[in-house]
Amino acid sequence: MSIESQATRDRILDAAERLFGLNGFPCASLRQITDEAGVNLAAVNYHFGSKEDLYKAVLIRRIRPVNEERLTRLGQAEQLAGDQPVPLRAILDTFIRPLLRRAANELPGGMPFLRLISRDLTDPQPFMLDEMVREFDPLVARYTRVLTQTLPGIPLSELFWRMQFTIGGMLYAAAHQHDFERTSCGLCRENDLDGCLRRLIDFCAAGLQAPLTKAAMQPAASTLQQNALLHYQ
Amino acid sequence: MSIESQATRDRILDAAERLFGLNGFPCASLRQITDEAGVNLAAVNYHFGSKEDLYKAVLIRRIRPVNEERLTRLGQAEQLAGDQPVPLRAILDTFIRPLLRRAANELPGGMPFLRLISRDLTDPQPFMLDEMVREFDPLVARYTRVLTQTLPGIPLSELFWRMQFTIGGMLYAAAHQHDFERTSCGLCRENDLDGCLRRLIDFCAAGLQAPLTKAAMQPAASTLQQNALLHYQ
DNA sequence: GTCTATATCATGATAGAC
DNA sequence: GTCTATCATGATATAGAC
Repeated sequence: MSIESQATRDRILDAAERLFGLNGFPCASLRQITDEAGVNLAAVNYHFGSKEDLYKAVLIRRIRPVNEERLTRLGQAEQLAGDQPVPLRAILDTFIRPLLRRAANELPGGMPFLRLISRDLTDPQPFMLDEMVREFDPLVARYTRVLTQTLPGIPLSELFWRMQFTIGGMLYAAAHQHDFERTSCGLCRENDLDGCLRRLIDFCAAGLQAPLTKAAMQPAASTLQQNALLHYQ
Repeated sequence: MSIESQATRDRILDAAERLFGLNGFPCASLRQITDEAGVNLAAVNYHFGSKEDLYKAVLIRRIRPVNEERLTRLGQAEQLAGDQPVPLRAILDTFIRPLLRRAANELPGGMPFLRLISRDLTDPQPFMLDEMVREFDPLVARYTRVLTQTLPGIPLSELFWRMQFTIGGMLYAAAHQHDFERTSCGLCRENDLDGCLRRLIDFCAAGLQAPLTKAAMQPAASTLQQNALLHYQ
């Protein structure tokens, strides 16, 4: 592959990352993308084959390094902990920090990538599902193991739910924190990614190790329809 | 408006709710919607004016009752608490339960509505932003007041962040719990909405009242680039 | 109010010259 | 490899008959 060819590919990938993140896969047209990249419309099909394959290439280019960094950091944390369980906040740090570093522009990606990955995880494009499972499978296995060691009192199924809350909170807050100054009526001025990381770890660490309520261990009949306020008094 | 006319409107709204939730606003075509509703393609423009106005009507029809129920329940909780602050778990219950009741088909809406609202809150359609702010403004004011009374030790700006994590976790988990049996490799079999509500309240209550770390009160310089694992030992 | 038919437009993909 | 030109498709919206 020639140097010019690679440069064209990269310009397309960058523009696609921004526009897929901004407008979503269906609304970002190849014309927008090639215009912004300064290349011809036909270049996408020449270099990537189709719009869907371009989307895959955009996502994989960023996700793979993020997940590799997560596993590296997790390995370091395990080494540092020795025979002890890895501290919960350290585990969360290895999981969240690699993503937010990209969003903070320490590494390539930035907010466009964060918006894009947040979008695809909360609302996946069907043709990406298998690829995403492939990318995330090793993570699930490793984090499950280390979390059960750190939180032996929490059943595995509860841990899974709580990790979903963690992921949801992380994606939602990180991708939308730019709007927080507006939506909080000026309350959140210090809305940098450092602050986001620290607050996420505070919040999720507490949530992950929260004591189980009685209902958690012995599920009761449906309570959704009754007014349960008295229960909390 | 005649009875037949109202029936046509409702059939369109129901089909649109399902297909907007399933495929998203841009990918759900008016042809799909009118076919599923069993009405003519032109009926949408006759009754609603445009695709965007149909989308607004679909969302408002469900959101308004949810938010009204939230405020009613919150009022009941305040009355029950008397002079005392409302218990945190009761506050969370009034906020989350009205949404999950719809998802559980106790009231009209069901999972299509939950997928739709989750979609639009995490990835808003630009033309809906103003409408959504109008619908949620009263909620923000009321919940802010009652939360500061219950958690006087947590600064308002921190509370705002933590409510964002709560909302993100709630939307992500509630909208995707149907996939959890698959994504957890069969671990999460009891994935009903009752369980979701209970687990969310466990997790978010702990996160909302988590003690503030030192960094929270006195923000430090950027730590995103340093390896912070030692910090957690 | 409801339908058919159609106007108008934007999209993804491709063929073929250079 | 890169361009222009074009095709086939599917979209929203509307005009006008009944």
